[in-house]
Amino acid sequence: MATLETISSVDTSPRHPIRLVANRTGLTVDLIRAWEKRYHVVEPARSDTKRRLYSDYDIERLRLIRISKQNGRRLVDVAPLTLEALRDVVSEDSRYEVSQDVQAEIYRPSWTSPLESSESADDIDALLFSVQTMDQHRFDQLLQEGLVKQSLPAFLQTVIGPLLAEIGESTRLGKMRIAHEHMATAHLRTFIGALRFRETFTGNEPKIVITTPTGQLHELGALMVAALVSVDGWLPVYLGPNTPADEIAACAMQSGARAVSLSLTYPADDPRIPTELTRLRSQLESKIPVFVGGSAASHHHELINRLGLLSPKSLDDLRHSLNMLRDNRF
Amino acid sequence: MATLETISSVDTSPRHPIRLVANRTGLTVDLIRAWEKRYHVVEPARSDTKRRLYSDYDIERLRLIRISKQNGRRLVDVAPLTLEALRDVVSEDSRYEVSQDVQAEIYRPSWTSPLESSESADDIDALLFSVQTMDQHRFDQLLQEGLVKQSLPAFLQTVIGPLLAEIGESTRLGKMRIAHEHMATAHLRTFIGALRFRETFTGNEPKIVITTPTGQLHELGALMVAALVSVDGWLPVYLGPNTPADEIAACAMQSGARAVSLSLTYPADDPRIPTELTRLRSQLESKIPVFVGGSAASHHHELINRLGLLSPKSLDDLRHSLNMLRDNRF
DNA sequence: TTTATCTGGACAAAACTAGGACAAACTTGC
DNA sequence: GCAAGTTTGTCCTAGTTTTGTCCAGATAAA
Repeated sequence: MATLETISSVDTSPRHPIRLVANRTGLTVDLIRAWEKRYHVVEPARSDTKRRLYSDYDIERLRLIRISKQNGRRLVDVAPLTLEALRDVVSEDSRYEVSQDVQAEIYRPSWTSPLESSESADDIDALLFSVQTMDQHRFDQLLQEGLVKQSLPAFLQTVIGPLLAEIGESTRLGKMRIAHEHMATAHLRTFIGALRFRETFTGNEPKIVITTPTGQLHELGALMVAALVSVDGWLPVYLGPNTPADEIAACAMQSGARAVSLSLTYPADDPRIPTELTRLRSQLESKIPVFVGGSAASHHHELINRLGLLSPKSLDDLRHSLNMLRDNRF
Repeated sequence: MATLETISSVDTSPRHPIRLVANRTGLTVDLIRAWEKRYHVVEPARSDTKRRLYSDYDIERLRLIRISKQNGRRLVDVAPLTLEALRDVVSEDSRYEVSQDVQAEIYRPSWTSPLESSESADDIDALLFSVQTMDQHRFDQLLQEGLVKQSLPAFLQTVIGPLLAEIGESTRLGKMRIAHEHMATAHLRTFIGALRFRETFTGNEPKIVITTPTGQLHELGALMVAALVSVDGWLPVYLGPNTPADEIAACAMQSGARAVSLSLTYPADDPRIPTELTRLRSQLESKIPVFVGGSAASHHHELINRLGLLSPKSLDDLRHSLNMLRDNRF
């Protein structure tokens, strides 16, 4: 991932005058000096005539400190931190920040094996680069091309999954901005959502209800599953994220679904998950299997076994189980 | 960042100022102090100048207590509980509460004039029926057909807008299940999201950043705007919902956008809205206009005027303003 | 010359603290 | 079902700390 490394290493050579720093960080010139005077927030190098000369490193620190202040941190607390420490603080804060359930979409990709499929590494790099440069058109183009190169299931597993992981990680480490992550997520939402319309349906396909339970707001994993199963002759009944157990059960009943698939990603330890899963299982006819996947599924391993839910190891595993079910060999 | 995932051990080292606690928990600063004074809900450590310093443990307790209150518990009852006991209480309650603050997407449609366009009433009825019968295929088919019958802007205004309103209202009144609403929302998300790809872009179009501010989770309004402006020769930079002001500004700068459009729907009185709008305006070059629309925009009428933001009356009004801007007749 | 930056200090605004008042919403007792 | 009490969120005052802005006079750059 050469692209990201080069971007994360920050230049420390002093060259920027204070005015430019003020413009870039959104701070005033006076304030930058006051911070230096009082807390030694940055100690810029000086020209031979005592003008302050800031480095990219300094600017980045000031930018992060400003964000920290907006998050409610006190200047005294964040002033002495290094760039790396600041990034940690900011990403920790922005994760919780606004009320518990409001998050950027990606954090951990769902249903993704961590294999470093070297095959698609270049594609992923190219995609990441287009995100960082905010080149939406290129991003879409690369997605389309990637889909031509390989089958949809392979594409989801070797490109989309790792891409999500990489974007989430980069944002968390401050290598990428939240805005980049948002743009990528929004595009992927549309792209993956549209995938299942590539298939034609007769109306006789077995149906599967796909969603995430209450509290789980990240829908990309579920959406990937919807796209995937439509390839194998299932008709996904996709409900989006955050559906209460009652509603999932009611929907399965009304639509006559043969299976239910849930995706769990974040937060992994939401206290509502056990209750929701239990209720779902009890309200659903017992012949309807419930698949639970996503990165947080392993957190509830014991519960899943106890309730008799199914927890496929991978997307392939899920497909295999569904094929069996469809052909009544379950 | 395993620290956050493995919740079982929560950090008890005091390090967070009260403002940050307020941000993270959604409580007000006053309230946190009042709770401490009256019930010793939390007894934070103090800095050497008597400032309160909270630990992660404290924050988590406060967060859970807030949720308990929303679930109808009395403060006196939950105040003395340990973190573990609180978790039990909350997960117990969530069994009966129908997802407290987590709302279905639709509530009030954004950017929609309330006209009862009798013209499209039949189309809307047919769409509603297909939602209630969970006939996804028919739903998609009707959407496609509707789009053929009239122009995209007209379609959005006379069909999609009223449809959203109707679905939201029906769900609220219990005529329709949450599952139906979820299904419709998820489909519409994909459908509207894909609309802008009907246009071809040269790359020379002026750009407009489209999103919703922090706290606003409903993206359909913003997505409609994105589809709409792409018809008029703008290139939307779509960021999805819930984007912090800093990020919006940074994105506008990086992409060289000529305008920003925000959609406000629910909750209308979120206390973060004034801060976010103010911050956005101050960080953005003043020559870049900010459009604020959606059903909740009128709630912030005064603020919008004071900050010099623009609040188009309708989708047509927005298009008109953007056409002027594009042709430098602003 | 005009504009930008420098230093040091003054001042003002904002945020925090403690204690208390008040009103709305909710409970309890009759 | 109503009155009296209790609970709870918000607001006020006044004193302290923290933080942001401004000024004056000097020096450097354009």
